[in-house]
Amino acid sequence: MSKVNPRTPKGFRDFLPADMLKREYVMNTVRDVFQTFGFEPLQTPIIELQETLFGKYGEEAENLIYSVSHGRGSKEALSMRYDLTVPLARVVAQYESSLSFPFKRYQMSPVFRGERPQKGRYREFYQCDVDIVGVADTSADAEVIAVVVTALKRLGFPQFTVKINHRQLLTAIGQYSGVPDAQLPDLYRSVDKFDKIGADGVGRELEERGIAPDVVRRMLDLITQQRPGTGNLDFLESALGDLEAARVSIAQLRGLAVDLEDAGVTPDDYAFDLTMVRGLGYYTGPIFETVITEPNIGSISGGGRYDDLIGLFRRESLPTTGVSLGIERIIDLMDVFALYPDDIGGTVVQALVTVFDESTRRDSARLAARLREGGIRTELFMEDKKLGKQFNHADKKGVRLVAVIGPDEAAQGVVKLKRLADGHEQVVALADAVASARQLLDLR
RNA sequence: GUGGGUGUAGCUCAGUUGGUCAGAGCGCCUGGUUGUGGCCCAGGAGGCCGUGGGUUCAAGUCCCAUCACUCACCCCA
Repeated sequence: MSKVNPRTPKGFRDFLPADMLKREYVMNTVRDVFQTFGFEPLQTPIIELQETLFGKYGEEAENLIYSVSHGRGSKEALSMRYDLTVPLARVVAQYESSLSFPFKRYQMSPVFRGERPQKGRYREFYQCDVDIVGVADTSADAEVIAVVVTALKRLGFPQFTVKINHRQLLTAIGQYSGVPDAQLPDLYRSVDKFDKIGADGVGRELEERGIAPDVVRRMLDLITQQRPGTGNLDFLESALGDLEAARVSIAQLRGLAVDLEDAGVTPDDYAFDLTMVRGLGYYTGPIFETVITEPNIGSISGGGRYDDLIGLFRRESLPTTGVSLGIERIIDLMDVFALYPDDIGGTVVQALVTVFDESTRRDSARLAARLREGGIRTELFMEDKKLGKQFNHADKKGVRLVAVIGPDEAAQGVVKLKRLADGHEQVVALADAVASARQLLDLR
């Protein structure tokens, strides 16, 4: 039997303990914020019926959905989930009688896309979604935006902006400018690259796609306004207020601004940006995206209102809005901005209890039990090695406190505690071991 | 799907016009230190030079193919 080269499939990753501690810190912080806003946890299977997923994302995205099979074949065509939104729609339709509406849920789970991986993009990655099902009013949109803003602030992000736009407003602008309906998707796709290629680039690309130059210029004039507050809305209202779609969507965004203020989201945190477009086709109303501009790293959250999606699983749809945190990118940026607290080391272990020799092994084991009882995460050394090796093990792993019980200590009923950071040592009675250890570790 | 880049020790990499080119740093192991980590010193283990073919007296080095990894584009988180 030849040895197998150890590796993961392309685009799939392992997370070693030091990474997991960071990821769990971020996820726990975010989860706590979600619950603070009253969102409930939901878990759905990694595998869905193919029919559940197909026809929801568009033909191109469908090619990226993983199919699943097993040795005996399968009567059912199965796929791995592509996002968490479509499974949510399925759950809502399937369990509506046992859910309370408005239904507010969060889910943090891996999703799978068979794309070619590159920096910050993987085939398995976590999505972190909050959605509100059953509320058509913009107060729901404001709440999911407030969740994002709160989570990012709690994680310590110094500066970010939630860009807000409206799907129908964008359509109205396109139609007003004279873009043929059939080319509206092209319009979205090009405008979406505004940050990257600028107004000139967008204009050039649209003209290459066959849209008349004067149409392009009129459209760009409308979307490139950069007025603070609701200034962009005022401008658009006077420019195309007689269009029904424009009037309605502008009114909604004005309502959203008021709701945001009530939710504690200040105008510093967001901006109405007519150049922001979301890729997915199912959005129907306000759309949002959070960007960090200092290093121009792209978006770290995105979402919007998708009032029709649940209708694909149910006679009548339900108004729904939600947002997804780009947790993988956020985790990368935590390192860039050095936002992790100091006490996230490379290990969960706070104290290592050494074993001097066979004669003291039981004393060490009992000390370890005592420390654990006292709420200290404790490792009992497992091998027969010299003390120096045991200290080395603690140091390399990042354990901050080492306990020694040799024959002398055992005879006197004491333990020697050493803090590795500064080499400080103290000998305490076994009965005081927990209190002293906690003190040396700065635990309360 | 398109276009670049890179494959040499566990890791990061050096290796000149083809000819002592099998190397460095870090890590690992042993000892200096038989009751104490980091720092220092001495020693040691570890490599089919991605794989297959070709050119040559001679290939880590040149050529072809192939696989893997990686970056960017398309698209997206």
